Order: sequence, then C-alpha cells, then structure tokens
Amino acid sequence: MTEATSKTRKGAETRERILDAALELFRTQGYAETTMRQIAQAADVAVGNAYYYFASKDQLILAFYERNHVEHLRLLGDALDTTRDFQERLRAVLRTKVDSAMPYRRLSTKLFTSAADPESPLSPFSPESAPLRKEAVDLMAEVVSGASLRVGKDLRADLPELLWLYEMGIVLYWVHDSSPECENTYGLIDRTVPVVERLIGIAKLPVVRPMVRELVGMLDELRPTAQAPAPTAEDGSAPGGGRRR
Amino acid sequence: MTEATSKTRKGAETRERILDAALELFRTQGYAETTMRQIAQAADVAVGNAYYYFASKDQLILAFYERNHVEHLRLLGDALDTTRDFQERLRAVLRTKVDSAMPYRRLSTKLFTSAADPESPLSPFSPESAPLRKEAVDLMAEVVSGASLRVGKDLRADLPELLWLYEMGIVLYWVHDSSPECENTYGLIDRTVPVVERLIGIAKLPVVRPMVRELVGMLDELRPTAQAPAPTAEDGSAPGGGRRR
DNA sequence: CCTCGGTTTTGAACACGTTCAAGACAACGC
DNA sequence: GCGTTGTCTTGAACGTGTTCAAAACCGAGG
Repeated sequence: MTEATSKTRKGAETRERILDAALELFRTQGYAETTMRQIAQAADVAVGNAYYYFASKDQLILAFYERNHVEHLRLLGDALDTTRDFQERLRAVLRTKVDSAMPYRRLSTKLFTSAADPESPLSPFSPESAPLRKEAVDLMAEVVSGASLRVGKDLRADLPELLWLYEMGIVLYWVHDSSPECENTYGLIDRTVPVVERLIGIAKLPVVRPMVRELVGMLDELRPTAQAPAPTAEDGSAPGGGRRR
Repeated sequence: MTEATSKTRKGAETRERILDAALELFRTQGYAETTMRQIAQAADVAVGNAYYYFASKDQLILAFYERNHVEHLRLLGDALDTTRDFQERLRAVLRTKVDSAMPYRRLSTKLFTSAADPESPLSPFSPESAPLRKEAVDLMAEVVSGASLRVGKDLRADLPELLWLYEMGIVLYWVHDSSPECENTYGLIDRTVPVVERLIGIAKLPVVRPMVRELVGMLDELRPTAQAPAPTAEDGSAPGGGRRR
C-alpha cells in the first residue's frame, strides 16, 4: 500500500516538508548520495518520522513521479486544444514530458532500474503505480482521439498504451543522453514522431496486418500481469482513494 | 576488467568456493535475502575475504553471467552445425538460453534492474560487461552467417546486435513469466521467431527501407555510449583495486 | 480541569553492505 | 636459519536504510 497516512492538516504539512527536502537533496547531490538522516534533518524532523509518511526511500521517488505528472500537465497547457495534427500533438506531449523532468534527470533513472524488477513497487507496471500509469495512458488516448488520424481497427484499442510505451522509450533514451542540453533527445523525438505516424499507417497494409494482430495479442496477454495469487482484497485505496482528475 | 585477482592456485580455489556458496544461496533464498555474512560463512571464510575477490555483492552476479554463458554454450552443443535454417538456429539459441538460466530466474531480474542505470557496472551496456556482451553478439552473428538467409545491405552489419537485443527482450519477458514451467516464454519464442525472419525480409522492401536506415543509424549513434572521457588506457586493474567513485 | 483515543513524533537499536589496518602465510634469495 | 616481498585472510568498525516501543501532542467529552 502506498499509504499517504496524513489525517491532519499539520500532518500533511510535515509530509510535504519531508518530500520537499528529499527532492531538493536528490536533485542537488543524487539519490544514492542522499541519506535519510540528511532528509530528516533538512526537514527538521526525526528520521523515524520520514518513515511514518513514506514507507521507504523508494517511495519518495514515487511521490516525485506524481508531482512530475502534474508539472507535465502544467507545461503542456492547452497545446492539445490548438491543433489536430497528430504529429504536433504527440510531439508536444513528449517534449513537455522531457522538459518537466529535466531538473531530475539522474533521479529518473530509478524509474527504469526498477521497471524490470517484478517485485519493485517502483516499477511503472506495479500495482502501486497503476493509477499514475493510467493517467499517462489516458493522456495518450487524448492525443489520438483529438487528432485527425485514421487508425486501423486492430490497433485502435491498444494504441494509447503503445504510445505510452514509446514515451517510456524516449524517456529511457533521455536518461542516458549526455549531449549538451539533451538536444539529442529532442532530435530523437522529432525524427521518430513521423516514423510513428508512418507505422500507424503501415499497420493497415494487408502485408503486415496479421503481424500487427499478433503483436497486439501479445500485449493484451501480458497486461493482467499474472502477479502471484495477488492480495485480491482490492487496493486498499478506500478513503483518500481517488487520485484526482 | 572483472577483477579476478587470484594469482595463486589456492586463491583461485577460494574465489570459486565463495562464488559457489553465493550462487547456491541466491538460488535457494533469493539475492536480496542473502547476506554477505551468510555467503562468507557458507564458504568458510571471513567476510572481508569475499571482498578481496569480488568488489561488491553485485559483482557476484556478473560472475554468474559469465558462468551462465558457458552453460548456455554447453546446452547449445552442436545445434548450430546441424541445420542451416535460420528459424531453427535462432530458436535453438533462444531456447537454450532460457534453459540455461532457468534455475536462476529470480536472480536474472538483476540484469534488467541495472540495465537502465547508466552507472551500474552490472548493466549489459557497461564497459565491465562488454566482453560478455561481445560473446553474446558474436553468437548471434554465427546464427546469421551459418544460415541460408538473405539479409539486406542496410541491416547486415547491425543484425547480430539487433538479434541480441531481441534475445534480451525474450529474457526480460521470461523473467516476468509466471506461467507453469515458463511455457509462455517458450511459446513467445516460437511465435516471434518467424516474425523476426519476416521482418528481416520486409526490411528489404522499398517502402520501409528509409525507415530501416534511420533506425540503424540511431543504433550506431547510440553505441559509443558517450560514457565520460572514457578511461581507455588503464582500466585500473591494479590489484589492491583502485576503487573508484 | 482532567481523561481518553487517535495521530504524530522521537531516537535508540538492528542488520546490512562495505572498508581497512593489521596479521598470517608462502615462496624465494641469502 | 632469516629476512623480504607479495599474496591472502581476518574481524572489528563505519555508515546506511529501516524498525519499533515509547513518548508527545491534540481534540473532544465528561
């Protein structure tokens, strides 16, 4: 459970203070180099208190992702209301995504170091980050639905998720990108966005349709990540539950 | 350099003993759950001694990858000498790869948790694991060169590396695969291998050739992982071990 | 005012990965 | 024998993330 656990105004403030201190330290000296004791001290709090609000050091990163997503939306602004061109829309989302995370590039690597670990709650595929993932996929759905673009039947349902995976790929590249100002990443976006539209078009061709269908099928099969017997009892998100939006 | 640091017969034996103990413990109780003290005790050695042969707990995993590769070759046997069919050859390599790592499925996740971290020496892209990666890519080159298969000019040079990436994808799936006996993974191999051959064929079509060229170009661009100024000269393999930071 | 229940806060304590100065050992030249 | 040099081995000690029992705090009821 992600467990916010702040039932009080003062509690919420403390939580915020800890998160602020943590992110600032992560940004300036890196994740591994920052100790929980430093964070606690910077937040003017006992170390145990940090663990009252965040189950682990990792969970602080998850909180960062949440913050980063609202920053992403802020930077995106009304860009999706000003054009119906698919490439422009997609490009806008990707560029602002990179922009929004830019100050935290090194921190963002953690997303992938745990992405592959089935048990890490930090993985973008984990149940803990499911709501956040859903929002990102929904954003891609908006990119598609508001665009003048014909999508083949086979692809339609899964396209948003595929685009999200594509976004993850871009972010993965960006995390490794050591070019000045990360210009290579922006170049990659500009060069691959047309390819993506092209692929969506190609997917309708009879030559590749069976292949597309197969790939989509595999994706579907993968989705309900057969995660053990699962706690079933439903994500205890009862009270604070619905992440906004 | 992996830092063997065993200049003596007895030293080599000790190293082996530690590695054996570590892998056995990793296999039976998992990586995170195994402590260096347990390993040392099982190997009948002081904890500091383990660090004389392995710079860190992670390095034990790298040693595992090396062992696993020779096991992979053993299982593969002469399979590559008995057929020139591309699909059969590729399938043989992939299936034996999965077979060879099967007892260490959980341990293998570590490959990916660090794959994305640019600084981790465990990453398959890191200089530390370069020689091992080369061997894996070379194996794929053999798969191609010994097969009756026509490869387009644009693709030829990079195909082995692409196939290795494909192998990594399979392994990534396998690591998450919770189906009984991991049958889903073997199914995935059987279903995707034909797709791969198909794609290699399609890559020659004029419609997609520019796209192929672009993708290959990006791959090339990515290769010399702009990793710092590159230490080139002396990969500080001095004995006492230039710990680095 | 006091008491009670829940929420928040504390800091000592724990187990872990890792380091390091010191010692043990082995081979060799004298 | 004896020192010398390089390899190997030891175990206490350090800093880390994390836990937990206890304390402090706070609002509401009596």
